[in-house]
Order: sequence, then C-alpha cells, then structure tokens
Amino acid sequence: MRQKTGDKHSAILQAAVQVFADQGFAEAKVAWIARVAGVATGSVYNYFESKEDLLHSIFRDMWSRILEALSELAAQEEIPSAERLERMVDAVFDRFSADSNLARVFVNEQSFWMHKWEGDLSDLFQRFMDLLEQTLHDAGLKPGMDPRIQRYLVFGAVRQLIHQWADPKCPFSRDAAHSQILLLLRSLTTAG
Amino acid sequence: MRQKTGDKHSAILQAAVQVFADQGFAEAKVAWIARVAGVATGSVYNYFESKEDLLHSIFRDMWSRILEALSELAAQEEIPSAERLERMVDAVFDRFSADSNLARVFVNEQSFWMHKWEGDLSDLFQRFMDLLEQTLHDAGLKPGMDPRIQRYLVFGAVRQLIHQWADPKCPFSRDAAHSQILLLLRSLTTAG
Amino acid sequence: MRQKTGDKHSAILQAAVQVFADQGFAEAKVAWIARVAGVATGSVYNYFESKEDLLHSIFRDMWSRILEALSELAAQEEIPSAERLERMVDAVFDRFSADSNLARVFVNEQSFWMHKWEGDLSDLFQRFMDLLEQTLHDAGLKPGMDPRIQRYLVFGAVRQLIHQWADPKCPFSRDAAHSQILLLLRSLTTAG
Amino acid sequence: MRQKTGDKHSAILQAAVQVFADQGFAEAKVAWIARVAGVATGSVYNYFESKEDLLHSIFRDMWSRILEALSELAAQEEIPSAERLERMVDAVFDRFSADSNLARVFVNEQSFWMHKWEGDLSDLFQRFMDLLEQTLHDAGLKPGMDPRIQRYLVFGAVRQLIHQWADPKCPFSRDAAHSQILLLLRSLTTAG
DNA sequence: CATGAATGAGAATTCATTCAT
DNA sequence: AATGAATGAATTCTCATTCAT
Repeated sequence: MRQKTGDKHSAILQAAVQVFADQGFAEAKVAWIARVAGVATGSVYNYFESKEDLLHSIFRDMWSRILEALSELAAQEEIPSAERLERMVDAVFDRFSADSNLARVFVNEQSFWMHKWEGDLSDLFQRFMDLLEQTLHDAGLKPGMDPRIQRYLVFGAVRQLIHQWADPKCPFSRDAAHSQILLLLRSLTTAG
Repeated sequence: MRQKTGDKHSAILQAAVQVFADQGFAEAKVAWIARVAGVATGSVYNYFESKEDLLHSIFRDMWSRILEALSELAAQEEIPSAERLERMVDAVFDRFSADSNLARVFVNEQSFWMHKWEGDLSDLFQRFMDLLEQTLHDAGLKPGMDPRIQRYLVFGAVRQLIHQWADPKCPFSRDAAHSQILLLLRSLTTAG
Repeated sequence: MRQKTGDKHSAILQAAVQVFADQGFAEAKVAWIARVAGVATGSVYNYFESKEDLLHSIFRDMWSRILEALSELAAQEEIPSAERLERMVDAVFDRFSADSNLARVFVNEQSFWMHKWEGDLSDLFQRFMDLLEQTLHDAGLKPGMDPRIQRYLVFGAVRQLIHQWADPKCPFSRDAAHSQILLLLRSLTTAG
Repeated sequence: MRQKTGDKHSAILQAAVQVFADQGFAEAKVAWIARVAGVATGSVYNYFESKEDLLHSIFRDMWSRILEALSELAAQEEIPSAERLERMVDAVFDRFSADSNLARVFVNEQSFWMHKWEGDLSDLFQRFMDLLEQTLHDAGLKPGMDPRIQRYLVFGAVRQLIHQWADPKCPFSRDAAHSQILLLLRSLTTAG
C-alpha cells in the first residue's frame, strides 16, 4: 500500500514534532525522525531543506492555524469583545491540547528560534500578538493597564499553563487550567 | 602565557552566560567560552565537569540567589502579604534586570533543561513555586482562583516580560514592565 | 568522491590490521586506518562500533578461523594423535605466516585485551586451549606432565616463534622455526 | 615524616608498576601514578623524563636485576650445566613471583616496547637471550635442536606461565607451574 | 521521488607536560 | 626539589547532508 506524496510530507512533520518533543531540537537526529516517519533518511530532504527547516515548518503550520482560527473570531463582530478574548485563549488552548507533543516543542523551542529567525515567522507571531493586543483593548482593560504590555503577560501566562499541562505529571486537569486562565482574563478587564 | 590571578571559576561562568545567551546552549562552543573567559580550553574542565555542568551551575547559582532573597522576604511577617507578593516579583525582576544575558539564558533554556534534569535543581525551582503559591494565597486571591494554578500564570507572565525586556529591541522600559506586572498582581487579589 | 564498490568491511579490517601492527593499538589513529582503507573516516563507524570494536573483530575473526581449522582436525580420528598435534601447530603457524601484520597484532595486543574483554572472545580462546590440552593428552605426554599446564608452555613457545618470525630482522626461516617447534613437541611426548 | 629523595624515586616507580599493571600503559594516567605514589603530579617529572621513560625505567631495572642474577649463575662453573639451566629459569620465575604487578607489565607491554625501543634495553634483553642460548647449548639439547631458536621457545613458554600465574584466577600453583617448566627443560636436553 | 551508504567537517573532552610559586 | 593549576594539541566519534543507484 503505497503512501501518497502528501502523506509522506505530513508523516515526516508529525514524526519531527514527536522527536523534537522527546529529545529537544538539538539532540534530535534526522535519521531517527525518518525512522519514526517510516521513510528513508534521504527522503526527509525531498520534502524539507534541512533539519532546521523542519522546525520552521512546524512553527509556521502551528501559527498559521492559530491565526486562521483567531482571524475568524476577530471578524465576528456580533460577539461581545470580552467573550472574544476568552474564545481567543480557548482557540490557542485547543490547538495545544490536541497535541501535547506540539505543546512541548512550542514551550521548549519557540523562545530561542522565534528570536533567531527574523523572517515570515516573526511576522506571523507579530500578527498574533497584535490581534491579542487589539482584543485586550476591546475587552476593556482596567485603568492604567497598557495592552501593548499586558498582551505579553497574558501570552506568558497561557504559555506556562500549556507547559504544565503538557507535562505527563501535571497534577491538574485541562479544564481546571482553562477555568483559571479565564478568571485571570476577567480580572484584567473592568468587567472582572 | 599562564594566567594565575583572578577567579577563574567566576570568569568561566560569566563567559558561559554570555555565550549561551548569544548562541544558545546547543550552538555554544566550549572553546569559545574559554576564549571569552580568557583561559585555555582545558581550564574549563578544571572547574566544571562538562558543558552541561556549566549550564547546570548557572541555573543553580541563579535559583539559589533568588530563593535566598525570597526566603528573607517570606520571613518578614511585618510586611503586609500583598506587598510581599509585589516584592517577590520585584526580587525576581531585579535579578534578571541586572544581567540581561542571564535573562536570555533563563528564557531560552530553562523550560527544556529543568524538565530534563530531575535532581536538586528541580527541587530548588519547586521551592520557588511553593513560596509563590503561599504568597499568592496569603495575599488573598479572588474567589475561585486556585493558587496551585495561578502561580503558574503569574510565573509565566513574569517570565515573558523578562523575555521581552531582555530583547534589545524591546520597545518599553523596565519600569513600564514593572508597573504593568504590579497591576496584574493587584487585579488578582481581592484588593485589586 | 564516493566509493561504492568493493567490500568496505574487509578493506577497513585489513587496514586496521596493518595500522595496528605498525603503530600499536593505542597509537593507531582511526583517521589513518580509514585513509589506508581508502574510505572516509566516518565510514569506519558504519561498520564498526568503535576503534576497540575494530580490534575485537580482528581477534574474533582470527580465532574463529583458527578454531574452525582445528575443529576439523580434531574430528579426523584416523590421524594418529601425535600427528594431529603437529598439524594443529601447523595450522596456527600457517594462519600467521600468511599475514605477518596479523601476527604482530596478535603478539602485541592479545595478552592485554584478551584479559580485558571477558566475553565471547575469551570463550573462543578457551576452546582453543581446551583443544590443545586434549590433543596434548591424546598424544601422550611424558610421565609427570600435566596437560592443563603444558598447553600454556606449548602455546607460549609457539607464540614467541611467531613473534620472532613476524620481525623483519628475524634471522631464521619460517621452515627452521617450524621444524624446531616440531622437535619440541616430540620431546614432550613419550614417542620423542 | 619527610621522605628521603631516594624513596620518592622508587615510590613513583612502584606506583607506576601497579598502575601500568592495572590499566595498561596507554590507559594509565600520570596524575594517577602520582596519587598512588603519594606525590604531586609534577614531581613525577623531577625523577623521570616522561611517562614512557617510566616504563623504560621499569624494564631496565627488571632486566638489570635478572641479568645480574643470571650472570652470577653463569659464572659458577662448578654447577652442572643442566642444573644451571634450571636455576636460570628459577631466577626469572622468582623475579616475577615476587611482584605479580611487574609480571603483568612484562607480559602486556614487553613485546611492543622492546621492539619499539632500539637502544640499551634491547641490548640488555639480547644479552639475556644470549645467556639463555649458551646455557641451553651447554646443557646439551637433543639432536637437531638449534639453541638459537630453542631459546625463544623456552623464553616464550616461561613467559606464558608467568602470564597465567599473574592472573588472580590462575587455577594452578606457582609450584606446579615451576615443576612443569622443569619437566619441559629436561625433555629438551639429552638427559631428559 | 525513494533510498541509505558514504562523507568529512566539527567539537567535546582528555591528559602529558610545563612552570610560577 | 615540590607542587598542582594551567595549558592546548590531539583524537574519537557524531550526524546533517549528499548522491549514485
């Protein structure tokens, strides 16, 4: 049963997510990713430029999907802005809940590589942060709060919860994490 | 050319912080750290077991100092608990404000390595998180908020601010960052 | 310049024998072995675990072949036992006469490494010594001689002749060496 | 209690014998030899040129002492030549029985280094072999036996017994080894 | 496109030796 | 002579990447 071309591309990506999550990018071996994906080592290079490109693709896909979801949300003006904020966070949460390996890659590698790569990926992330800022602003932050800075606080808080949740030894449930982040969001807005 | 004077141990550690910050741990070369420290390559191994031990020592020193400062704070019962919380965050902030290279190492490497090392270092970090939880509890979180989870939100928020602040292109001042994190803390407590 | 043809496994082994013979195991460089074998340094590690594994493989092959020859001999019960003993020694002699580099590796490294490795290789050597003991016993040692000990004397004597013979400056011929060892064997047996 | 100068020299030599026996020359660390000898690393170089010189000194002392003993023996013309041969072997045996670490160094390193060093040490060994040849000749080898070659057989046989005996797992006693080598010697001479 | 053996640049680490004290 | 921290050359082994098939 031959795999279709498209399958191989994503099989490799998925394998890379798993191996990067387990070993970290630096320790991950391309040959091992290929093994996990069920292809030959050389085949990886038929689909990706390099090991680094693999990570880059993972991040690009990840942020593209997240942005796509968030852009839809942002367009739905009938939703109250406070609820839009919560739904944004939900969307991010959902993305990582669905794939704890991706969550671990995000947590471990994003800081370093997003800083190192100065290209399209930073733009994607920037758009995400801008959306978050706008939404925070619309939701009505408490007096004195600067959405340009608060967005980082919110992002950092969510990132850390994802970090904990992606750990198999995490003592609290996804739902508990989720409700606590909502409480934080509400306390930041005048409504809270 | 044999260097005898000076504290090589610290010189190497400091050089390592700088090089790890610039290149990332994986890309950092021991020979380059030695060069920066002004010692021979082999001398690094007179003071540290391995490149990884270098990073471990950096983290141990970092968390030891932070914990020391926080332990003092925690003991000062005459300070109102809400203020203690703010001072705790100040202490962490101060530690990294004083050394932006250390901040970058913290931001880029902590997640991965703290998970990989399961030893004394995790304990140190755990004690930090426990202190944070206790202080949040004492400060009086809003109804429904679980200090076991909120501590991660607070830690993540602070971590992210440090991340931004350590970036030379960061558009806001350390003071602005600081006042915004205080606003967040206050909004989490009933007082806010 | 990518070499595809030929048996790299053997080429590397053969090169290793030569280089180990010339430089000694400790002084031999893997890169040099690769050069002699006409392959890239890294290719050595496609076929062998380590430099030590290279030596181990040399010894395993050597003893396997010798044991194979001796086992055949031992099975031929129609040959008088005294002659079997001589033929055994011949077989060992032939093996090393055919490859003086192998002889030098045997002479220089066997004592140390056979003691250091406690695994399958020792078993192989043990079987060789047991065969020798049995053959000495069958050939009829002189009164008072213990085959459990005499086998070491015989082995040591043969080993030393190989040692001398493998030296380019050796003043006597292979045949002279051979006839002298036969005289010794005969003097050990009642027939002598 | 300060050590006298002479003590340090021999303390280092003795430590070197032990460490070379345990680890092999190549794996032995000068720093460890110094530790065992109870001196500083640098002190080794006050008494010896190099690590290799240490081994060289060990061999020179060893062969000097052996030759000294054998020369005495050779001079005692009142002793029957057959007995002189046996006493020669005894002397060699005694030397190594008294120091099993020295025996192991002899067994493991002599072949390689004696070949590598082409100087005074080879001469010493040569004189030993010449004495052995002369003694074998005097003792009266069986017809057809060439003392130029038989001396190697005898040397190799004795060397191998020393090898076995120096192994802690050796199943036979020193005395058994000794009596078996005497039986071999006797069978080589017409008297046997 | 698929394969996986071959490549070789690169880096952490070791350790014999030196030398300032 | 004694010390032991400092040195840096040297080497094994790794692994991302290539390319002949």
